[in-house]
Parts: sequence; C-alpha cells; structure tokens
Amino acid sequence: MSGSGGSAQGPQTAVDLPQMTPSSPSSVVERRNRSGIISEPLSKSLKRSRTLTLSSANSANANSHSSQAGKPSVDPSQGRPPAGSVKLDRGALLSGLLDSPSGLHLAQAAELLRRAGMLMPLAGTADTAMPLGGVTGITPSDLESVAASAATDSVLGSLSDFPLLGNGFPLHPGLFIMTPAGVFLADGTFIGGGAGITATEHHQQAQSELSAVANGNGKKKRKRCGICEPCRRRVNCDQCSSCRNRKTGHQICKFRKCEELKKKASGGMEVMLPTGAPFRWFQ
DNA sequence: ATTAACGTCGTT
DNA sequence: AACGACGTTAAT
Repeated sequence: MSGSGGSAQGPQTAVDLPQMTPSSPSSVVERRNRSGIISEPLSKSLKRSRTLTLSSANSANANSHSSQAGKPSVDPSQGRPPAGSVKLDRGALLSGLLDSPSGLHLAQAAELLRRAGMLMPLAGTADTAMPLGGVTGITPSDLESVAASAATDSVLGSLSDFPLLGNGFPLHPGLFIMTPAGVFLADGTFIGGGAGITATEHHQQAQSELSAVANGNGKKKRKRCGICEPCRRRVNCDQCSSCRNRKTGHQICKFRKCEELKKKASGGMEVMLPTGAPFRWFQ
C-alpha cells in the first residue's frame, strides 16, 4: 500500500514528527496502514504536534521536533536535540544513555524499567507535569510517541504493558532478559515490553525467531528493537529519501529506522533464551 | 498475493 | 559515506 496510502482509520493523533514543511490545512486526515504506521505529509501532524506540545508540554517536545523551525532538513540525527533548556537536557541525557555506543541491551532494560517507574528520572524532581497513567520519568520523546499512539494503540507507557506492576513489580533479584520480543525473567516468564504488541504476539514472534534460527544459517534478517525512539515513531515522514523512494528503495522512513539496525550487524555475544529466541548482548 | 522493510551492492 | 536500486525475507 505504498507507504503513503494507508487507509484512513481511527481518531489517532499523530504527534510524532520531526518538523518539516510549514503547516497545511486543518483537516486532519490520517492514513495508517495495517501495522498502524501513519503515513502522512508531515505538515499535518506537525501542526497538531505544535499545538499539542505548546499547550500542554510546553517546549518539552523540542527534543525531536523543535529548533530549525519549519526547515525541512532531513536529518535522521535530529532526534538529538541541541543543548537547550533543562528539560531538553534531561531528555537528551536519557536519550544519550539509551543510545550508548556500546549498544548494550542494558539500555533497553533500563528504558523499560524506567517507563515502568522503576528508575528515578535522572534529574529527580520538579517534573510532575506529565502523569501519564501514573508512569513517571517520561521523557519528552516518550511523550511524543506515547501521545501519538495514545488514542488507539496505547503502545507504551500504559500499565497494561507491565501486568505485574499493579501489585508491585516483582523486583526479581535474578535476570531480566531482553529480547526483541520483550522482557523475560530468567525462568522464561514473560514480563512485557516490546514494540507495541501483545503478549500473544510476543510469543509468536519468539516462536518464529526460534524456527528461523533453527533452520537458518544464523543469517536472519534482523528486526527492529521496537523501543528506540525511531522504532516508537509511528509516522512516515513522507519526505525523506526513503519515503520518497519507497517504491524502488524498499527502505523504511529514515526517521523510523531502528537505531539498532543502523549499527553494523556484527556477531556479538548471543544467548539462547528459554523461549528459544536469541538475545544479543552486544551489537 | 501484497506489503513492509533488511541486506547488499553499485554509483556518486 | 551516503544514496539508490534490487533481491529477498517476513508478515498479513
């Protein structure tokens, strides 16, 4: 369905865009494909994003929007904010943490735990502005994508993503095992996480990975991590080269290209999980 | 069958 | 190195 041709669905509010072209009409027609990916001219969602962020989260979203106001520069690296406000710095800090060059999946664990409220926000206080379902320590960029998916997907930031959280998250002294399919305890118990999919889907994913590894030569197509900022993005910009050349390029929007996949695929230490899914310690 | 997108390779 | 095209894999 040509990235740009999703069917109009749901009242979803896309708030997930790098700024690009300046404005456009007020009609908010969002096109989403089967996977829930919104592909629309940036201008629309941009506009919404503006109003939304300005009114509620003030400049928080400067994290991945902002600055260069309206300039359609297509620079994937723009997720990294320029030094700015305190809030910005915090977002940058977290973001930087997660993008650690080491590529340790520890970062992924930290991210999930952080969302679950297990980790204190780095700056620690003064930031109760966003009570997203009781989950604190949300970064501007989190808000960005959460807001984007809040209406229908509710991908992240929802307590339902952490089923055990309600009764006190089991601070398992043992292992949290991160996989593209989600987070597991060492005994194989599925905890949650992953890229906006259900536990069932997590399981299926793990299964398919298992079979792929079993009959494959290990040279399996890598999958998006699902938790990095680009992965959480739900809109195609429709303006980057990948979007423009989708027909021939077969590439995902640059703004949605998984940080993990951007890194060179190199062996690293891989461990087989109880589910059969491989887990890489290093990239 | 269709669609999305990763991997690779040639070109700039 | 970045980009574009193509083959291919995986999901629906």
